[in-house]
Amino acid sequence: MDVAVERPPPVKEEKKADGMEMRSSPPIVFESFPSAAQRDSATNKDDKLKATKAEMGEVREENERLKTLLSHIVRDYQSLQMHFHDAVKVKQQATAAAVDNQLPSAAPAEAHVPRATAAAADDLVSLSLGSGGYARRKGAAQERASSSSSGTETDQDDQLSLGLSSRRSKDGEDRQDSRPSAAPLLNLSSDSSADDAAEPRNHLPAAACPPASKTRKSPSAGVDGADDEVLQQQAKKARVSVRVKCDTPTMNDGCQWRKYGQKISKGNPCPRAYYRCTVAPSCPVRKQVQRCADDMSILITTYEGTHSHPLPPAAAAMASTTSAAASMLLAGPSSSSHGHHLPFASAGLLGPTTISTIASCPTVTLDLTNPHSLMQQQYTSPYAAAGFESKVLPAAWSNGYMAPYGGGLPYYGKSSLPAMGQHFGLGMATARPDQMYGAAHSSSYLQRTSSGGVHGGVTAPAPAVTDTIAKAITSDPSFQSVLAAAITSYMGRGAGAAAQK
DNA sequence: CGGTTTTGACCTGCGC
DNA sequence: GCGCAGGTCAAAACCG
Repeated sequence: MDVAVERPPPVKEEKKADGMEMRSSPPIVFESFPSAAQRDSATNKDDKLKATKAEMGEVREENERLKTLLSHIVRDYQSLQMHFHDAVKVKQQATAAAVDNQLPSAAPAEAHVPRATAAAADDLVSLSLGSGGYARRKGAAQERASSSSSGTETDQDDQLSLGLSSRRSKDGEDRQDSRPSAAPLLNLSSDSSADDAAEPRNHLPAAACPPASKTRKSPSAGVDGADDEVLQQQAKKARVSVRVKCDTPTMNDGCQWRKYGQKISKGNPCPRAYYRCTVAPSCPVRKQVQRCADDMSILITTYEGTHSHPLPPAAAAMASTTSAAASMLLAGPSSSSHGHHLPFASAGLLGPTTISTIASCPTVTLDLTNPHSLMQQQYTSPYAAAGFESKVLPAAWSNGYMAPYGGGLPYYGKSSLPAMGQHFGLGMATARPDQMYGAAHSSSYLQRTSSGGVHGGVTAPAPAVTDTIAKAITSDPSFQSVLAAAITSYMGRGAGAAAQK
């Protein structure tokens, strides 16, 4: 992710963090005033009061800034939601007319589309870390037959289990309804060639093609086994490629990875590294990491597969992103079997960040490299300054830094990340974000922060929290990535929840 | 010593 | 059928 500092340099932040910790526990008694205690107590109190007030003012300012940011996000979302509903209405009318006029001709179209959407559905389940995807697939026919009548119910199921829904693609109307997370944000174009033209800069040369050896793993599979095999293959096909400006060898996404191969790919002097998730031995998730040939500072990370285990909160953010991105991807093909180029910019959140997909080999590319992203403008820091362990920061994010805002803005903290925990089976479904705090990490960072008033409070945001957020964001590049990830997820899920109403 | 990384070999799909 | 390229395997090397 690009870096454009608009906020105080992060170098100072580290020191500030400690002060902030104290700032958060009113009434504030600063240890840095020992000598003042010896003077006239009234003057001392005045000084302390002034200092405290000044600091409170700063913190309030910070708080206001963040609130403004959030309100912008919500406004954007609402606006997009309205656009989406308009689009849905238009589409529904068009579909109704088409069905009335050309019922027979609709069959071939359906025969064509569901193939993509069936795979897409599995892809979605896969990327959303659900466990019932294959079973669903097997019952896909019945489901399709019944989904129109029980659409609302299944929608709810989707929301509960996945938070992303695009698996019912029986007809145009369903398709529209079933991709709420994507539609508000996307302008769909069915021109795959245009997509291709837009992509090469972004894509790994081979990212769009599923690995050949996927099917050789279970050669002795029977009919059902073969079915599962195909499904697995389909599920694995869905990929989320993330482009991030990053000086480090790999992007820290909170997961544990083991490198199992490296290959020089054609057209890129930089070798592509292959990683396997090692959080669980059986986890099929893999990722490919490669530097962009055009810009070595850009790291392209392609995720593929489904985590078969609970994820650490830090990883949940990225998983949330891939889920959201996958929902974009998978929602697209439901309305067209061609590729899409999905400008994400309309969200107003990630600036020109784009999602690009090719329906035949669904791959989403999240381009988080553009410096004009809102978040990047607001919270950025030089990557070189990221000298400390960054894992804790996404964890902090995932563990409810946004919780204080959850009351006024329900999508934050409540909808996105804790919900991820729900999906991942982390047992966090009922846990408030603040409750998740201490459990995840013993990081001193978190401890400091939690001691600063967040821990007990889902109520009003302690001033220290906003500052902590700001510091966290400005201090760590990977956190910026995760921030973008969470926003992406938030937008996707928010739209999904809204369309579900 | 166990886990991770490196690296050459092998497998598979695809285009010609 | 052949060559190429991408993806994976697995033994050796490396590391803490």
